[in-house]
Amino acid sequence: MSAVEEGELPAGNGPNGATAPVQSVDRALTILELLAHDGESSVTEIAAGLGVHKSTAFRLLATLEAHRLVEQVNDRGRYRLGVGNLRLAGATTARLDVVSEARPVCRQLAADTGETVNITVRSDTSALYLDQQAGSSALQSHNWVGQRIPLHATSNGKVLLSELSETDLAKALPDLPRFTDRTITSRRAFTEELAEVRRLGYALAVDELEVGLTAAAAPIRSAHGDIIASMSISGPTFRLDDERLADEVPKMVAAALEVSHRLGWGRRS
Amino acid sequence: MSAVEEGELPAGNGPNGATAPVQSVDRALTILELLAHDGESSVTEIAAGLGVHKSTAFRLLATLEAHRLVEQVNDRGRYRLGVGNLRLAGATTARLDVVSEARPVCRQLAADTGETVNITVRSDTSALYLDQQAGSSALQSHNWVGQRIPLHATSNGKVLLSELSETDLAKALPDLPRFTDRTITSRRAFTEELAEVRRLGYALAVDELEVGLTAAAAPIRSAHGDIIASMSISGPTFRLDDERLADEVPKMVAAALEVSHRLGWGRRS
DNA sequence: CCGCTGAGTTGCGTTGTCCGCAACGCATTG
DNA sequence: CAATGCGTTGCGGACAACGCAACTCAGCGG
Repeated sequence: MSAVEEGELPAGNGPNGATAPVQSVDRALTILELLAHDGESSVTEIAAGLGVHKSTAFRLLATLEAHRLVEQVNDRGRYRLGVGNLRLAGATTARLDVVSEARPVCRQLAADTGETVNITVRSDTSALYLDQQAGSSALQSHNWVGQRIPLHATSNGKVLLSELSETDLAKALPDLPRFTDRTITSRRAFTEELAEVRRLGYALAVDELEVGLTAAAAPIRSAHGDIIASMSISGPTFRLDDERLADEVPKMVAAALEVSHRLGWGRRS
Repeated sequence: MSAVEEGELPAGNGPNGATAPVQSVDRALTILELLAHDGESSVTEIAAGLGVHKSTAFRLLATLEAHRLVEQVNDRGRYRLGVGNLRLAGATTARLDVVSEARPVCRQLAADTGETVNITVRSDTSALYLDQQAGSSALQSHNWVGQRIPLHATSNGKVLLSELSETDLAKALPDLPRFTDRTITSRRAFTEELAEVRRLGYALAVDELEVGLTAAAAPIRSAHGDIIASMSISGPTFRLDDERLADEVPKMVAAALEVSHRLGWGRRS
C-alpha cells in the first residue's frame, strides 16, 4: 500500500520519552489515542497512522474490541472508542478521593454561579483536569477532562504552583511560553504573582491562556495541609467581569474549603 | 497474595467468548480490568492473576504506564489505574451525543427531584450506565457508571426493551434470574409489563433488583424515533412512595422528552 | 549490625507469537 | 458485470516477548 509517511509517531515508544517495552501493547494503546483524537477511523487509516500492515492493525483492534475498549459502528465498518473506557474511568476516579468528595460540591457551585467548574491536579509540568461540571449558561466551553493545560497561564496552575519550593517550581516550569498579550512570561513577574495568590487565597487568570477566557481558582488541601488539587470556575471574560467575580469568587473559595474539610483538613483528630 | 484461585479468567481470551488474537495486548487489557476491580495491586499479584511470570507483568505494566493508563503510588510501589483513562473516557463520551446532550438536563432533574438520575443504553443483554448525576439527598447510591445491570429487573431495562421485536427481545433476554421476591421471572408476565410500559410511556421497578430500591425510567429517542437510551431516577423505596412518584415521574418523562428533542426527534427538517 | 526476606527491576537466550503477505468475501460504483 | 475498495482471514518466517535468574533496595527480626 503506497507510501506510508514514515515517523508519524516517535516510533515504538509512548507519547513521552518513556520506555514501552512491549511493542504490540504500545501499538494497541496508541490506537486508543488515535481514536481519542480522531473520533472514528477505518482499519486502513489506523494502520497508516501506526505504520503497520492492515492485518496487524485489525488484530490489535479485535483484541481491543474483545475488551470493549473499541467498537465498530456497523458490524463491518469503522472503529471508535468503546464503552469499556467508561468503566475504567469510573474505577479510576473512584480511587481519587478528591473527585468523589468534590463532585457534589462542584455541582452545587456550578448551579449557584451558572459557570463551569473544574477540578485539576498537577501532573509534572501540566495541569490535569479531573472533573468538570458544566454551568447552566448556554455558552460554555467544551469538556476538558483528561486534558493537560499549561500551568503558568491558568488560574488552576497558579494555585497548584503557589506553595511549591523554589527547586520544585523550577522543575515544574521549564519555560513560560506566550499564549496571548496578557500571558505572564517573565519568571520574576510570575514569582510575584504566586506571592499574591498565597496572600489572597485564590488565583485569577484573565485572557492569559486564550483571549476572552477568564478563570478563578482556589486550593484544595489534604489532611496534611498540602495543596493537592485546585478548583476553578471559568467562563467568557465579558460575563465574568470584576463585579461578577467579586460575587462568585468567595463562593468558590468557600466550596474549595468545604472539599478540603471533607478530606480531613483542619479536622482535630 | 497466596492461593490464586485457579482459572480466574478464560485464559488468553477476552472477558466474553470473543477472540483476542494478540496475546500480549489481551494480557495488558486484562491487567486494566484487574486494577479496575481491585483498585490497587502489586506486580506479583497481577502476575499471579494473569498466570504469567513477574517480569512479564512488569513489562506490560511499564508499557501501560508509558501511556498513563496505570501509575504507581510511590515510585517503587504498587500500581493503580492512571489518569489516561479519564482522557479516553472523555473522548468516548464526547462521541456519544446522548451523554453530552443529556447531561445538563439530568443535572437539572437531579436538582429538581433530589434523587439520583442515570442515563443508560442497552449493550447486548445488559443495561449499561453511561452517566449519573447524584441527587442532593445525603443517602444515595454509589456510582454505577460503566456497570452492567440486568435488563428485566430495572426500570431502565424495561424501557430499553419495550419496543424491541419479539426475536430481538428473545436474544436480549436469554433468561430472567430472580433477585428479590418481586423480580419478574415469567416471560409472559414480562411481556405484559412491557406492554404497560409502552402504554404509559415510562417504567417502574420497585424492589425488583434489590429490596428497598425503587426506580422509574423514560425513553430517550433518536431523530428516527428509535429508543436509543433511557433516563431514570432512583432512590430508596421509603422515600419514593406512590405519592412522591406521582410528582416526580412527570418531571422525568418531560426531561427525557427534552433530551429526545435535542437529539432531533420530532423536529421538522 | 547484619543477614534475610520479599518487594520491584533488569540482562539474556530461546521459542512461541505476532507480523507482513496475499488471497478472500462482500459492498458499492462505473 | 468488471472493477475497486473495504474489512477479514490462513500461513510461514522472524523477531519480539516471554520466562529465567540475578540484581537493588527496604524493612525487619535475630
